[in-house]
Amino acid sequence: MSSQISPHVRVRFAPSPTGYLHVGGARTALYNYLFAKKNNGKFILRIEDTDEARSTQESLQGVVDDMVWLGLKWDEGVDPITLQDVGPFGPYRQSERLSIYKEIVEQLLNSGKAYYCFLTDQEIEKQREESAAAGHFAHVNSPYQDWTLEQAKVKLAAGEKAVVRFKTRELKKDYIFNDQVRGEVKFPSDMVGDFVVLRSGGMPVYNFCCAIDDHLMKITHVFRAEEHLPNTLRQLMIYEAMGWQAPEFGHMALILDEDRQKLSKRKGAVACGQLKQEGYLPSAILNFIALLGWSHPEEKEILSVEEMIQAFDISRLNLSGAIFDRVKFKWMNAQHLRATPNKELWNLVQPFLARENMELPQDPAWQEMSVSVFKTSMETLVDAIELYKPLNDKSYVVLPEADETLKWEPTKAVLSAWRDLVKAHPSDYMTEAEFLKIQDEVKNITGAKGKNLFMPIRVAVIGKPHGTELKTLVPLIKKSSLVQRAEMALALA
RNA sequence: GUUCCCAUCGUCUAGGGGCCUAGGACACCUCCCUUUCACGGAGGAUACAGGGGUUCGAAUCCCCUUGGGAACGCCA
Repeated sequence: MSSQISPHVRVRFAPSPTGYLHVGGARTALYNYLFAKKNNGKFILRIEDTDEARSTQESLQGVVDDMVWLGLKWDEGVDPITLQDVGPFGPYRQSERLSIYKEIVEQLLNSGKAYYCFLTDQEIEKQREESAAAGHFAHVNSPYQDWTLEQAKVKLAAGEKAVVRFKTRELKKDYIFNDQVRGEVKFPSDMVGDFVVLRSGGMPVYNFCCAIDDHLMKITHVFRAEEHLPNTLRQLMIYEAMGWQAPEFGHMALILDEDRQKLSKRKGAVACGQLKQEGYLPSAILNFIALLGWSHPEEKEILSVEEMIQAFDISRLNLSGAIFDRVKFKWMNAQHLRATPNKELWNLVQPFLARENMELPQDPAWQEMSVSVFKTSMETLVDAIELYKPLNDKSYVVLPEADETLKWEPTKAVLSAWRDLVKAHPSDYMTEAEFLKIQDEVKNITGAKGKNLFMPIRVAVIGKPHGTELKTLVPLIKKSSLVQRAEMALALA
């Protein structure tokens, strides 16, 4: 459904700081980001914190940190460190834009397009029950819609609490708009009732702020999740009431959980921060979520952000929801892991190893060699922990799975020959070639070959008969440690 | 209940009337590589929800049915 892209594209991601950033939000941010970059436009981060009860500073910081970690840099919005406004259309936090909203509410009130409503929760509840009893759904029907502003002000002056509702009665028509991803979408005006625009506590409501801000911040395209599709009607009504031109809207299919339901924070949606802890790379997350609802024109699957920007096109967005499949996600992370240069990969792995208090050599050459050895065995950074454990002197133990190998007839001889030859080795570490030579000598001395040769040695190195190739592993372990391990294994054989 | 959205392998998807006895990827199975495990390579099995149209021709266009989802808040 591509149409003319306006020359100065401005898009925004507008999270509410009421929790963590989950993959659904991250994907919305990503698509907006890609669209902005692709079209040389601006990407704005606006904070929708009009829910005073649930919005917190910690959540805001968390969301901002996750965005930074993912590499989704914004051009305008809050500063990632100070959270102060950056950009010419601030404030970017809705809680700081109250005076702007109030002024618009006044305009609506004065022009009779909105009214004060004094209905109590109980009265609204009663209306609901009655319509439910009648077997149908009905919107709030406020008797105050016909009051004059003067009448309402008298009641207000008497200290009564009121919300401001947007008047929809006179808007009897279908609202049609051309959704950038779905094509023409039509909503009957009576799909909504007189919706609240300003809460009794003085805080305006999402659908109102959103429309105002998108207009004032000169947003050209609003790409958001499909759950917002019905909200578009209200926003369209506000644009109309204000005589403003609405931006282009585009509603993207949802990311679903295994039950095919919308991912929800309540049910433990996949949080970006959580994925970070689990050892996923930002590039893999971005790559994977991008492909949940969008595809590369050549069906390429492993993509860098740069490649995504190049290829991004909203006409390739998918219309139906996609399940977040952790298995494929893990595979994709492994692909990104393997594509990461050794030095960089070590830097990524290191914090995970540090958490386990492992004592590993500080030598950069050793570090790079070690990641290159384990690279193909890792799917997530967390996997490095188990992989590196055998390299850590303190954690060598002969595992139960080695029992059978230890019982084999040639094992004892192999272990003892191995120990002696390693002991006789002149330097702290041995090279791959030196290891191969020693292994050969063990073979000659004992006559053991095949698994009778390899498995006992592997047990003497990592405590189990299966695992990483010995010739790449042994050069990573200090001679003294190898000897000590061989002794330990020998004691059990 | 009402309104709206959606519908290709188990999952992510390609597909824009003939190139489709439907292609790729993950997972699964077999084999190869490898004196282990992984990596890698080669094969295999598995899908157009159903029914009506339109058309010489339909996975593709239209309608209905069914199924799934979302929304209907002083949440966003």
